[in-house]
Amino acid sequence: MTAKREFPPVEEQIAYLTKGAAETIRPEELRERLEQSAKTGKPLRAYLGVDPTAPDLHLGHTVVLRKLKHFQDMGHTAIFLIGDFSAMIGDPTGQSETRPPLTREQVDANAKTYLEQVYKILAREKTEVRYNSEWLGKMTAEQIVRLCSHYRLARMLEREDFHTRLEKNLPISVHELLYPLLTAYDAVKLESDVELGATEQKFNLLVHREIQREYGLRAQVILTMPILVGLDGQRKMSKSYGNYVGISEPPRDMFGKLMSISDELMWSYWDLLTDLPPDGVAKLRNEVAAGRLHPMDAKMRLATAIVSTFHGHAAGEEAAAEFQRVFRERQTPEEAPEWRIPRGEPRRLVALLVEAGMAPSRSEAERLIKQGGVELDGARVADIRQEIDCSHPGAILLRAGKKKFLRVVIE
RNA sequence: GGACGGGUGGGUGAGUGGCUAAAACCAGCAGACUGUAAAUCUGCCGCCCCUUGCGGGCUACGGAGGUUCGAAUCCUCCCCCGUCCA
Repeated sequence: MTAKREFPPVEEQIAYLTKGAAETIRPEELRERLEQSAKTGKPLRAYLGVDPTAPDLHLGHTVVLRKLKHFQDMGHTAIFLIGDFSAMIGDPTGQSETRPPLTREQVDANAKTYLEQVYKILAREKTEVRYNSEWLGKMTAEQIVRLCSHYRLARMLEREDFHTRLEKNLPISVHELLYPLLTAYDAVKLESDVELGATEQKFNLLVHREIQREYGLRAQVILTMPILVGLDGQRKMSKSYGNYVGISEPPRDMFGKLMSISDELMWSYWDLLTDLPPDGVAKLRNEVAAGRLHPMDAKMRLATAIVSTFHGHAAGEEAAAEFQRVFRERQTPEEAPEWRIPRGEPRRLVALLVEAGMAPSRSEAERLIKQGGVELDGARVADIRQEIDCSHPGAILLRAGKKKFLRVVIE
């Protein structure tokens, strides 16, 4: 680290920074800013604002985080803005209905766990973390009114989610209109050069630009990233759709989930969730298309790469090997979560499945057995009254469905 | 404030007194086929119990009461959403 900041050539930066991006608004402004920073040695201020609405991040959130990291990689300042205030309003984007505002307590708790997870991608020591309650929480009614005066209702209602809600006679609460304006104030306070966001945030991001101008600032550059499609290959990755991979999930689960995506979807995951450059992805794709590489092997590499990001290289390799053993060679898993039960009377399998969390209810557990989805030490269970002999110490490998294994240990 | 329309299972959405745990579709789950892919096919898909049977019980159609042998369906009050008018 020399005293005066040196940046890679502008062209190289642009290629890297816009890799995988959906849209740059506007490209020439980005170039200007980069050229200027190269001249002055002053890094750009790039920020990403995230509302801590849920305690856990999933892969979908990492797409845009990774982009922020790219700015970091290029020597610019990465600002991670925690929308602890705006989370209490709730972003109306993509919402078909008003969300109940989060409480201060929920937001604080979420914000805390967020950061730890974020640092799996961003370099902790180089990241500037801010909270928007810092300024939004101190705004006076007068300031809010003034802010609102800079935007027109008709413009606000142009956005698709409001528009469709109006058409469908669904409710829109007034406070939802405030969301883009208040977050625009973040951009004003941060005096940012670049703001990142998902494509679905485009409306909000554009409002941010306009408001910056209203406050006499130069409008920031906007870089939008595509929405990551969830495991189902249909809808965006989201916890509420259950089609997500959490970044804190164990390597094995993560790997298994990633292997279950469709071949087609794999390519966008390569683009958005790995650091492999575009030409590298194109090469892989050609190999598969030419039949020189089995799609499944390409997917194995993908899963290994992603697991490695969050759990380290060794864990990635290990998860791959385990997958190979259990599903391709149909061997028993090396290790499965354990469930200990005391010695004693025989236990009903149905009850055990529920207690161990392998099935949500007894009815569900019975169904699972009836449909042939349960195995004990590799033997399919046919009788829903199946009991487990608990008179001697020992261990049984229980399998429920394709993916769930449990080592039942009788003590 | 007034007039009108609407609130059904995870979602969309039928159903206007019994045959309705509630059509259909989607999602989900399991099995078959595979590469734990997609597509396809089959079955399941509120909860609980057992003597496992086309068995029994409980809960469910915004909420609370009521009418009826019987209500998601009729009545009353309340809550919520929207439209139009002011």
